[in-house]
Amino acid sequence: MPRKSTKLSRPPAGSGDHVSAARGEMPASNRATRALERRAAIVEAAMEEFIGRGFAATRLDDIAKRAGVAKGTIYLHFKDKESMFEELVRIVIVPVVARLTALPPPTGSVRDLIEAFAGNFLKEVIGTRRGDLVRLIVAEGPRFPAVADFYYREVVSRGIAAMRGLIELGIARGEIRQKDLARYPQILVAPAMIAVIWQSLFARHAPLDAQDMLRVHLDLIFGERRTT
Amino acid sequence: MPRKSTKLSRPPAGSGDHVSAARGEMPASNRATRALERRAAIVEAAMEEFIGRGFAATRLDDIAKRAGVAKGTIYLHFKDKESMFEELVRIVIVPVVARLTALPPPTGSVRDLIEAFAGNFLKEVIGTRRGDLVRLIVAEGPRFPAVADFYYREVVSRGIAAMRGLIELGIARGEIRQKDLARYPQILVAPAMIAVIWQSLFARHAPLDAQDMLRVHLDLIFGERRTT
DNA sequence: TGACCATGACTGACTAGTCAGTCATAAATG
DNA sequence: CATTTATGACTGACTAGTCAGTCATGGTCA
Repeated sequence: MPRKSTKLSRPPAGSGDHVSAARGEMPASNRATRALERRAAIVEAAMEEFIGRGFAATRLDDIAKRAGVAKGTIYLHFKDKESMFEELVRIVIVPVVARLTALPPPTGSVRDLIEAFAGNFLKEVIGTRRGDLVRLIVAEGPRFPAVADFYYREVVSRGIAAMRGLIELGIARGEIRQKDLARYPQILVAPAMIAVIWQSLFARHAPLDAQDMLRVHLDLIFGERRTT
Repeated sequence: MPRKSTKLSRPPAGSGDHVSAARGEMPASNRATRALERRAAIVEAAMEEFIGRGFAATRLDDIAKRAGVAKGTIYLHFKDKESMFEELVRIVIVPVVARLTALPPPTGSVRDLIEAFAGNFLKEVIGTRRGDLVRLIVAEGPRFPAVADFYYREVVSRGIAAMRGLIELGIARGEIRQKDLARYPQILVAPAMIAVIWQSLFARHAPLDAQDMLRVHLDLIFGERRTT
């Protein structure tokens, strides 16, 4: 069979990756700025469409329309649909990782650290467009090894490592009993991930109080807290 | 003429649906039997293709080819691509739910019960084709409200209810300390779900010993076990 | 039993439509 | 005005769904 698109080629070297700064209106500006604005608009629109319909079912015409741009313009910024998708994931994920990685200085207890982390995650990801992106990655990952690899490398493995560090610290300080937990940091983050997926799929059936759930989960790991 | 049935086309004789599909061999059989075999072959093939490429990217020609059947034959069994997908989910999910629901008689401790449950889940779902189906539902759910509804109704809400029952029993018997856990049975199943997704996405990067992880998680909830 | 149809399951070439990607042309810019 | 950037009509590849025709199957009858 002439199976042609099985390629999934590498990103074309030449594409920049900043996601513009000024997301507002203001028609007037110099060329470079306007180009950046357009690029940002395309990224925004593509994100929306890909999340809403998945990769294969998304039409570039729709992205163009939503971005207020002609279809040809998209090809001034991205090589093709596939690499647009892959870049999109990078563009959106990278800043989030950066922000979540910027841990608050390790002042309080390990529980406080993790709680701060969970708070950020709650605010930045769960129930947001970015949460939907995570679902999208889960959905399309197998068909986009490049995306799955990137996500594993940049997000998952780092996240797991960071969590393992915190768990070991917690064990060392006596805050965490279960020593085996350090072997499976996945257990620590599992409810957060489930919350992301739940909100994305079942929010309409049965909304989930993610914040409260995460608190209960931390109580499970650290022991109940006397007060709030 | 395509079959007339409204929503659910049923196999002529209402028997169970085995997924055997002896491909190509054994021409002998009566008509009805062969039809059933073909239907099963189509379901099997469709499952494989949908899991591998997602709904939108799957070609009916490929399903037909894999099933060893002409494209037109598919339309003798299913109304169209969409309802084929929706039926597929039902066909595959229902027997699994049935089997998992058939709990072993409540003999031992709550921990034993849950461990048995987890063992089943491990064997029946994690790392299997059915696990991939779960990922597929997560992927396509938002675009198939009928599928998401069905899955929530038949699998999620039941599962949550069952787990809540077990947790409350565990609390009543003093096996589980954390009373709040009953409010979020999701916490109990989260690692299992994560394991499903992990195996589906990251097995090649970092295989996960799901069984061991679940054990550690149960230790967290029930307290460490003295021996195996 | 063996010959002979009637049935309908099955086929696959075909239609009508979709959509990624192109490129000649137009607009904006400096 | 020369050059860069944007446009959207267009093309070619691809695919869901159709349907006229085929022929194995199972029933009927001498």
